[in-house]
Amino acid sequence: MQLGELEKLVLQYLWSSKEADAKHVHSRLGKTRGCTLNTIQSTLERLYKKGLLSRTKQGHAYNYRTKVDRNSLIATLINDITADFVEEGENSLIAAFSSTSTNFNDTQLDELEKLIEQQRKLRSGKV
Amino acid sequence: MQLGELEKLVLQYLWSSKEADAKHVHSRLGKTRGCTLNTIQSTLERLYKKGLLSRTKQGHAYNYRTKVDRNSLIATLINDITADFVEEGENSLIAAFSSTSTNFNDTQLDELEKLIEQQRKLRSGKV
DNA sequence: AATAAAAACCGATAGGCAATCGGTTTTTAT
DNA sequence: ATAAAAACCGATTGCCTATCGGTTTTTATT
Repeated sequence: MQLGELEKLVLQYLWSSKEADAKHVHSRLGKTRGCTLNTIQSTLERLYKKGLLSRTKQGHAYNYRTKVDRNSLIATLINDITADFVEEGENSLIAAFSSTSTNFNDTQLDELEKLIEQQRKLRSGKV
Repeated sequence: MQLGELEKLVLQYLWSSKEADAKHVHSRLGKTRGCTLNTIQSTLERLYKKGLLSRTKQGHAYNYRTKVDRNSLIATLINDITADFVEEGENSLIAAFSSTSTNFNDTQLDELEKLIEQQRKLRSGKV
């Protein structure tokens, strides 16, 4: 999946506001960006078609909210972008981690270990 | 950075063969794909302009080789794609790890811990 | 040096997608 | 019934990959 600049902005806005209609999004993003309400509408529509937003009619306007949280989207994007490079059974996160160009600070390393612990628990619970 | 399908194939080929000219790449990829030598040349040129390949004249043909290894490229792509979503000081890998949609098997978790250990050693050595 | 072969180089086209917006239709509220 | 609001439709622009034909440059051969 490919995301444009405006689409990313809209997503970020929706993560922060939980729910909004085109008008709201426009008053927050469109005006500073200098684009019309229509442009915002198209963008919301595109994100909706991509399955990233859900919507319900509220009065006569759609109310949009995100269907995926930020971290899940990041994970999805990473998967998409690296799918062609990783082998079956390989994980691109590990591949990326292995690269020396990625550097972590102590806090982040601690955090990662905690996450690994969580994963282990999840896994043992599943079996 | 955005990579097309053929570009990815070419990169993978070059990772496996270390060095090749357009003719070689074409005989490996172009023929099965049904595209001409020219198409392969353009693709190599594009990758070169993107800084992913280096080249030297060998006789009257260019010899291309990859400038980045696979894991570094994966790391770069991940950074590019997630840059707009992660805060300053945050790391998109950790964000992706946090996502429940990412699942690892035991081997991978072990591998990750080893990598974390390595990182810690690197870091302590640096200071 | 002349020529043929090989490869680079240039330019053009097609296709896909995000961004943009004007105009038309539909919906809703007064 | 009518006006306002919003959705919907369709067109355009711009960017990028993929594709390839044709031209120029380079190299090797005679």
